[in-house]
Amino acid sequence: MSDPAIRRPYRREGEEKRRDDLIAAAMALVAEGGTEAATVRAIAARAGVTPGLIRHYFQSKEELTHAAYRHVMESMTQEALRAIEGLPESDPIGRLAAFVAANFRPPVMTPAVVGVWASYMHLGRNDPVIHAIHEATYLGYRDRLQDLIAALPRPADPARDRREAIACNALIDGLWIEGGSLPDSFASGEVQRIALDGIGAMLGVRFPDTAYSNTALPGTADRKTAP
Amino acid sequence: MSDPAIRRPYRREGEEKRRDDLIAAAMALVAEGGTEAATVRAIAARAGVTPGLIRHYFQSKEELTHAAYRHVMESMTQEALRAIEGLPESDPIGRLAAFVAANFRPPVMTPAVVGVWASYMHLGRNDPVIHAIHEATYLGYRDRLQDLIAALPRPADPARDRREAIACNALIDGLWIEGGSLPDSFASGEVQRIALDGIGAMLGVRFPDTAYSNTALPGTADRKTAP
DNA sequence: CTGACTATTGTTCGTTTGTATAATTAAAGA
DNA sequence: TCTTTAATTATACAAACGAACAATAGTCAG
Repeated sequence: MSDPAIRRPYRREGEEKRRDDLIAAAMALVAEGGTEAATVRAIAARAGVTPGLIRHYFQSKEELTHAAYRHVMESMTQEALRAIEGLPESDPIGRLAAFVAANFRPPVMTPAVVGVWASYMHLGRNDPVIHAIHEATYLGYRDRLQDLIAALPRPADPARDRREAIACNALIDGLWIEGGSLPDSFASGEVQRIALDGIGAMLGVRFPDTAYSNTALPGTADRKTAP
Repeated sequence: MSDPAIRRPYRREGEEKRRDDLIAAAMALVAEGGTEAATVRAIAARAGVTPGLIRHYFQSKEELTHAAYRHVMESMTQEALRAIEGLPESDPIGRLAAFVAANFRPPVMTPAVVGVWASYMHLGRNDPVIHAIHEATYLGYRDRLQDLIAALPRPADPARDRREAIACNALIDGLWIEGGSLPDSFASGEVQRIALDGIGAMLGVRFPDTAYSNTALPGTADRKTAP
C-alpha cells in the first residue's frame, strides 16, 4: 500500500502521555460510536499513532478498554466528591444538595459520558473486570449518598436510610441518563431542579433556593483535573 | 467440512413461526452476550436453522435486529398497560400503583430484558431506526404515566404534572435497571416497595397496603400473550 | 402420483477484526 | 560522534463477520 522507502515520521513521547492519549482516544470513540467503533485501528488513528503501538503500551485491546472505562467512572465519582469539598458538616442539607447537583451539569452529565456508560453497561454482564468496576463505582457512590442522608437532622433509622439512598440513587441515575441522552428535551437547569425537588420530597427536606443554582457552589474548587 | 452427500434434514415451518423463532433467538443471544454475540451464525444455530435462512426472511441482519428490539420494547409497554386494564377510573391511586408495580416483577424486570435494553441503548445514538423505537417507547410510557398522575384527586397543574412524570419515570427507570442488573442485591418485593414509597412521597399520595402486593392485582388479566 | 414451488441448506467471497513480529529510527548516554 | 536502547512503524496472519448465491429437498396443488 505504502512505499517502503517513505516511512512515517514520528516523535517519541513519554509513556504517561501516550497512555493518556490512547485512553482519551478510546473514550472519544466509544462515546461517539459505541464499543464496536473503538477498534485498534480507529483508536490509533485518533491518537495519531499506528495500530501496532497500542500493544506496546497495553498487553491487549481489552486492557486498554478496561483502563478507559475505569477512568470515566472514577472521574464521575471524583467530580461529585469535589462538589462537597470544603462545605461545612454543619450544613448537611447544603452538602447533600451540592452532591446531587454535581451530577446534572458538565462534565458529568454530557452525551459523551452517558454514551460511554451505556456502551459498557451491557458488557459488564460477561466481562468480570467491567462488572467489578461497575459494581465498585455504583456501590461506592450509593454509600456516599447514604452517608449524606444519614447526616440529615432527623431521627436515626439506618434501614430507612438504605431504602432512601437506593431511591435517590435511582432517581439520579434515571434523570442523568435522560438528561444526557436527550439534552434538547430539557431546559437549562430543568433536570437539576426536578432531581432536587424529587429528592427533597422523598427525604422530607426543603433545599434552599441557592441549591438550585446551575453552577458549582462558591467555595468549591472549579479547576480542571490537573493544575 | 461436511460430506456433500449427507444433507441436513429439515422441516418446513410457517413464515410466522420461523420469523418468531429467529427474533426470539436474536433476543436471547443479545440478552446473554450483548449485540456482538448475536451474529447471523449464532442466531441461526440458536433457532435451529442455517445462516442462509436468515436472509430469506430478513433483508439484512439489521432488519432482524430492529424487529427484535421493537418486540422487546413493545411488550414492556403492553405489560404495563395490561396491569391497569379493567381497573376503574374512579380509583386513580390504585391505577397508578398498578401501573408502577408492573415494572418490578417478571416479565418486565428480568436480567434478560434489562440486558437487551442496555445493549441497544448505546446503539440508538448512531442507528436512527433504533433511536426512533427508543424515543417512541420512552415518550409513550412517560405520557401514560403523566395521564395517570394528572388523574389524581388534586388541583390541576400541567407543568407540575410534567415535571413529576419525568421524575417518576426516572425513578422507575433507575430502579428497574438496578433491580434487573443486580437481582441478588435486593429482597423480594423490595424494589417495588421503594418505588411506590418514592413515588408516593414525590406526588404527595399514600398508596394502600394492597398496592405493595408482589403479584398482579385481582381483576387484572394474568394470562400469557396468546390465548 | 407427479410436478412445480419455495423454504432451506451448503459454500464461497471480500472485509474487518485483534494479534504477532520484524524492520526502522528518534532520542539519550558515553 | 558513536553506540545503545526502546519507542514506533510497517507488514503479515488467522479468525470471524455479513452477505451472496447456487444446489437441494420438503411440501402442496392438481
